[in-house]
Amino acid sequence: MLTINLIREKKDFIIERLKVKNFEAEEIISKILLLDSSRREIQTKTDMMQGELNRISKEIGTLMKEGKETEAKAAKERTYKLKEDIKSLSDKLIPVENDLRNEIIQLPNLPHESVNPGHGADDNVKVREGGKIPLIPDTALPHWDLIKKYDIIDFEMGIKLTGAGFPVYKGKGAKLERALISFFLDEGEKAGYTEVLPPIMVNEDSGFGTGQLPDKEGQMYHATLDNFYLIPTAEVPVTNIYRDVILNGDDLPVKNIAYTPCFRREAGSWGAHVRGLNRLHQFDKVEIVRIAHPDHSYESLDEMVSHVEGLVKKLALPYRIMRLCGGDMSFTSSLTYDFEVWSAAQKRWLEVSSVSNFEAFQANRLKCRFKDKGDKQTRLAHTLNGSALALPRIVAAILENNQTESGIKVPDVLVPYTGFVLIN
RNA sequence: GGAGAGAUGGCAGAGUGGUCGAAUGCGGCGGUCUCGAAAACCGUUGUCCCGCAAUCGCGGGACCGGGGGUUCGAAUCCCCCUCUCUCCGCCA
Repeated sequence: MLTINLIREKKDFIIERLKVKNFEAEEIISKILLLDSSRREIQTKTDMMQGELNRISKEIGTLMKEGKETEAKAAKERTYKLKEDIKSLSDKLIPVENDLRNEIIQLPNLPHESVNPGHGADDNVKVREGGKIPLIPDTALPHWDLIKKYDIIDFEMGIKLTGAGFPVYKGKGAKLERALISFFLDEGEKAGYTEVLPPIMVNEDSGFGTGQLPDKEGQMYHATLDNFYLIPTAEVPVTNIYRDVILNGDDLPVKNIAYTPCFRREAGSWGAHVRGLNRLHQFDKVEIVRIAHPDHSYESLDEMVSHVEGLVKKLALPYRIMRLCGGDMSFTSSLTYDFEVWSAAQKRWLEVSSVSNFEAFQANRLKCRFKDKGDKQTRLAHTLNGSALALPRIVAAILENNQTESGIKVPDVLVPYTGFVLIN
């Protein structure tokens, strides 16, 4: 949510910037400014009347104490009309405030100045690439065949238990999954992130705080009886830890890492390239989250990108880093880098991480603020997060890229965690 | 699930209709003292909105779990909701 101050002060700038995200803001902004000025007008008037009423009430109190009942009664008479006026005016305030808020939350976050305009994945900019694309024979199998061959992930079993997109990991497959989670968490801890293990269901307030609600509720599983949502990412519970919190400027950046299962309904997004592990309703992910000082949040973003890059390097996966164009970026993001790894049998790049700076956009919804030492004023913090990493596509790439005649070679860094070197 | 108790500032904890945004203690911040520190003493100490100054600031309004109500006036009285604790039941 953009702040009303920014909208008041930089209307034209916002309209221009949002064009990068292919968003026409002019109409909404003029509505907002209209509602805002009427809100302030009503506010000022009611405040003045309320002040007057408060004064009279105090007066009545004093008069009563002094036993001047007639005068007290006269003063009471004066309050009746005033009370009525305050009531009718403040009744007008509520719908104006609601309308204002409903308009403001429709505005997406402003893209960072480095973001290119564009409409889709083709307009994303390659920032860096690394690793070597493995040469595998034409007889190499895609991961959905490999998992059957070695009996390590069972989609049919998942269908029996739940439905499509809820695979069962078995034997060395389960072990590999657990190894990756532990590896990612340990790497995060080494980099100074504090681990948290949050609830995987959240309430409505949390869904609103990070921007999933009200618009994207169709993407989350909803436990209607208790009105809880299954999290689509650990970003939601972990960032919401800092909802309604005023942090000490010295404590920034706050760095958390969390493993959680993630749940996505993926309504309407099933198509050609989503076989096997490419898209699931439930999957495992390790997420890094930061609350940063606004003056240093892009340094934080760079550090997070380096961290994720370190992970794919250690796993010896060929990767590339993309800076998303305006049209491909999320509603809430200012700047996003996507990590993609090469999946040798599918001959495709698979997105495995998305690292974003949301600047103050989420923080404004969350009321996540901080105060610098000596300052009287609180300021909105910046929030950031990134996958480090999402498991299924990493598993897909490892399986496909590392397949050999004798089995699938486990990346060296994972062997201490798996206890085996070969899936066969 | 049943019965009862409760929710107050960073924390602990007073306050049951009128200068209460809220006593007191702890903590935090600033100072005195000290070579320095501790102790002691003094001072200070929330958030949001509106208006004016447009930097320090000044004035007004709101906030004592959340929402409604009674009243000239509510932390205090009434209603609803949420959450917490204790006991019983159940249970990993």
